[in-house]
Amino acid sequence: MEINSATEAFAALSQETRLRAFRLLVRAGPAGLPAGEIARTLGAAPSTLSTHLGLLQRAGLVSSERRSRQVVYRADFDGAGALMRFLMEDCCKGHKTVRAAVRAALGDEAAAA
Amino acid sequence: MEINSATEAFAALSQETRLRAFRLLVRAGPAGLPAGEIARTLGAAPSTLSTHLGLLQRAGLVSSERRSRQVVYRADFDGAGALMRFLMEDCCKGHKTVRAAVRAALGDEAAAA
DNA sequence: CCCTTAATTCGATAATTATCGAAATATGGA
DNA sequence: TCCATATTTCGATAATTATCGAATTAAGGG
Repeated sequence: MEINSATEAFAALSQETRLRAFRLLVRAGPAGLPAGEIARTLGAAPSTLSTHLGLLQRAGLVSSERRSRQVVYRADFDGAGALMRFLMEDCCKGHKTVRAAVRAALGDEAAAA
Repeated sequence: MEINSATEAFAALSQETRLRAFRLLVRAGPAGLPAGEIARTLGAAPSTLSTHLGLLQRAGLVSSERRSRQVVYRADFDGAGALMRFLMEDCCKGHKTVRAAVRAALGDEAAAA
């Protein structure tokens, strides 16, 4: 991942409504959620959410698929993984504190390694 | 880490000059770098960099200490770790793709676990 | 004390972003 | 075909952000 993709992804997550939308989609898993439901859940206008989801998509963090009349959005875990990896490798690799925090988040089996 | 700290940290890394400054400080390690040298390296006005560094600091990603006439900035690895952890736990935990990407970034000894 | 160096704060301006209603597009059903 | 539903695109406006020069604050040395 190069620096421009990284800033784009960080920008996508730098706004509360968008970060909430992304987390909602992560929790929804592979089934995803239709655009309208996300807008209703977050209490914003459909057009506003559409703009936000478009930005998340261009940043590679979500994908969309039309399903009849609805457009279903899903978290893009490859994209999210690439961003995590960028942060680790380009920013924090080799630094004990960060490695420990990440191992803790991964779970104990990784922490034991 | 709560959502507002997270958006603040993502916003701090969402701008190319700031992301470059942060990476520079990560590479510089615990010795850090004086503000002026960062500005010179990145080719921006001192006042511009000062604004950016202040924002990174408020976001908890760098710290600063006056050393005689210079102000030395350092990457805040606790802050960076907290952000990594937020991404993992609140956004991606339990998703194979992301876990694999992160293990790869941690290194093979963790990947084997 | 004055001078030099280093950095920050201030003030102005340009550029970008967030928001939403209205209009347009897409889909499926009567 | 006409209508209802779901979403996006457009256009306008408000708010935020990026940039930098000028002025200010801080520190050290003569």
